[in-house]
Amino acid sequence: MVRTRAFDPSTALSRAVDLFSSKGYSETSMEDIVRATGVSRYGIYGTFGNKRELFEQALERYAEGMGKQSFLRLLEPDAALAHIRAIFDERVEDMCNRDENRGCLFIHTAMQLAPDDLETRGVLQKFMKRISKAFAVGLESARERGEVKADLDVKAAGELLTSTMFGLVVLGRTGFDRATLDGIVESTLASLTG
Amino acid sequence: MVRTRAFDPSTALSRAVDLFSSKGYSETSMEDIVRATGVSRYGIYGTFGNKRELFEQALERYAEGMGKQSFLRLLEPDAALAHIRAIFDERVEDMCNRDENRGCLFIHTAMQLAPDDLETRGVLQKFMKRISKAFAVGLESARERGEVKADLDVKAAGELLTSTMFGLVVLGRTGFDRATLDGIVESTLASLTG
DNA sequence: GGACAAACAGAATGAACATTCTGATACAGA
DNA sequence: TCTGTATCAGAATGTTCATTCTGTTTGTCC
Repeated sequence: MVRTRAFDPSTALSRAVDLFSSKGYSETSMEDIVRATGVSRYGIYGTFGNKRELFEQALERYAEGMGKQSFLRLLEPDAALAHIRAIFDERVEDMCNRDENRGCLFIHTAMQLAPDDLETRGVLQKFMKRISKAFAVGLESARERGEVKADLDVKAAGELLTSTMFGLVVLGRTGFDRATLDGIVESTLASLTG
Repeated sequence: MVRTRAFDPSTALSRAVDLFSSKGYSETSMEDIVRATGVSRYGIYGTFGNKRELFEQALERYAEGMGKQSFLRLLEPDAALAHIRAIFDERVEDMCNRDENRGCLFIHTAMQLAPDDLETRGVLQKFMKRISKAFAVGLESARERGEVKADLDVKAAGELLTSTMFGLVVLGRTGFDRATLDGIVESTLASLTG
């Protein structure tokens, strides 16, 4: 019975992810989201709750997308170093595609995190640790294949890669040119191979 | 003649720097600044202009402080690698001092930067390049002293250090423990010595 | 000591925002 | 085709914010 929903919650959430990851939580207004999704306030609030809850779902979705798009492949045993390189290259590509104005929801969230919001901090930490872990697994494959230094501490290196990846995004956002970003990727990979 | 100003603009600006660097531009209200400085709206607006202009001066001051406190020493020729380590250690220390809730005005600004605000982007890029350059100079001294790999590309490595430093702050903000952050610093330095 | 002008505290203003409300709409089921 | 109800667009509400205004205070110079 009754009227059917005129929008797809999943695609609406995707739009919200785009907005939040480009502008962060506080700079993104519900008005922005209504406009970008084409969904009425009623629909947004009814489906996602309030802004805060929508954000949490967006963060969840963002992490999921990042995993599927980039990090899952690190768990496969083949061509591990190439996969790591690909992840960094994609980030650089993203950053240089100026018209898309891509940001990073993790960095935005980390910076805007209220000191007392332990719950979101925990969620974010979980996602970042997952990234480090994926890097470490990839590095271990690469190590077994002789693609990186035999004595590489893959756990520590995974954390370093995570850190450098975020730094790369910060520099990209600041408008550093592609050559510089590519150079950082190159140095990073070089430090793994010794 | 007439009444004298009851506050010191320089210390007021310092407070503003603290607020902006911990919470970023948009999450910091003029009310916050009035409260934290103890200066009246009249004094703030009269001395610094509007919020935007105050922010620009805060960014300038932040960069200056960072240079004096951390990066100037890299231009001295002695003990270069130790200086680089000290800079990273101080960052880690800052991040782990939870009660201070220190952030990073550069990262906040990079992330919040409107895509069309080329002026602020330029300013920020200038500051970040200065950091890269300081690292490169320090690395060159270190190279001459045999503290790092003889074939190190100091320019590229300087940019990598800059990137990693920002990433370190992002992880610190997310609540990664000291051991992990120290590990990242260790790996970073290890990658320089080969 | 008195007068002036700049500095003060805080009220006033107008815009933006998150959230709720309202009256109109349109679709499933009879 | 008709009814009922969930959905819609956008108006209403109450809060927060940046900025300006106002009436008061105070330090300096004559």
